Amino acid sequence: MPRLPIQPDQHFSLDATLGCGQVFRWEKEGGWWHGIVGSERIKVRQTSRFLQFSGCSTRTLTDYFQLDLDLESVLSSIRKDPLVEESITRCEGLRIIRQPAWECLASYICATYANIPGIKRKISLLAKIYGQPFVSGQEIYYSFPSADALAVSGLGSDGYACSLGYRSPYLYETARQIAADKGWDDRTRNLPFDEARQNLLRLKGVGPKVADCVLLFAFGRYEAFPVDVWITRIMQKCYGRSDLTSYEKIARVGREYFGHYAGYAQEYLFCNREAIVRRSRNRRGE
DNA sequence: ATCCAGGAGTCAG
DNA sequence: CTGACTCATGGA
Repeated sequence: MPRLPIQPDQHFSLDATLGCGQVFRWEKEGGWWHGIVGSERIKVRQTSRFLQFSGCSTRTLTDYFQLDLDLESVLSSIRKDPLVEESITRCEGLRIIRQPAWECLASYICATYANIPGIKRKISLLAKIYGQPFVSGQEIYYSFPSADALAVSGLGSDGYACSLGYRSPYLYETARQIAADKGWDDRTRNLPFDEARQNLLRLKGVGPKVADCVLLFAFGRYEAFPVDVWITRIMQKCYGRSDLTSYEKIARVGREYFGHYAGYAQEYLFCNREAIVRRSRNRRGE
């Protein structure tokens, strides 16, 4: 089985990276992580200095986990206060994954106002119904459904499939848009940040949160600062910014405060959210 | 049972 | 611009 060395000066934690809720098609079983990315079924485990893996190329794995990114310099740029400091310590080695763009976009449309176990369930169901089956080892897996596949699916008409609820017509509509727009991926990648964001916001089911997640997790725009209920709580109660009420205000302050890699700061804070919020509750005696 | 979840669309002020 | 309401579903 191939293995990939992890440079001693570059922290990487497979558990932190796959377990923090940025991807939805990975499970850990007996020390090994199993995941489906696009139409590859990947198996990975981390030993002290190596990643042992099968199911994809070294290049794919390096790109997916962004192992060439100099994490230490990213972290030194966002180390602004004890709260991020602690989050960086507790989530040591967390890296932002480079997801396939369509898969990321569709996944986060499904993710709106749902919790992580529920999101995983929806996406697995979606793949099983509309994805391409493929064999790996003894088992059958399902690729993430292409935009083309969803564009000719029944998502728009036959009621609410895949228990996507009200997200179903949004996903269908956006799939049709993307299917009809060849090169969407590369074109968006090359746009300036605000323009790329504006373009994403025109898609059905894509608001500021989903747009920022796609910019961050698929297009490597690390200045994107996705704001969810947890980040709102953290900014308001832990950073003492109860004046920040709207999404755009929180996102702007996040970008100004943490800088170019604000998205990385967001991800570390999100990863450490339970500890942060629990402590702030205790201090308040709630 | 009840509340909430990595929200977005729509419409009213 | 902000606020209120609705949307469908499953997890805790």
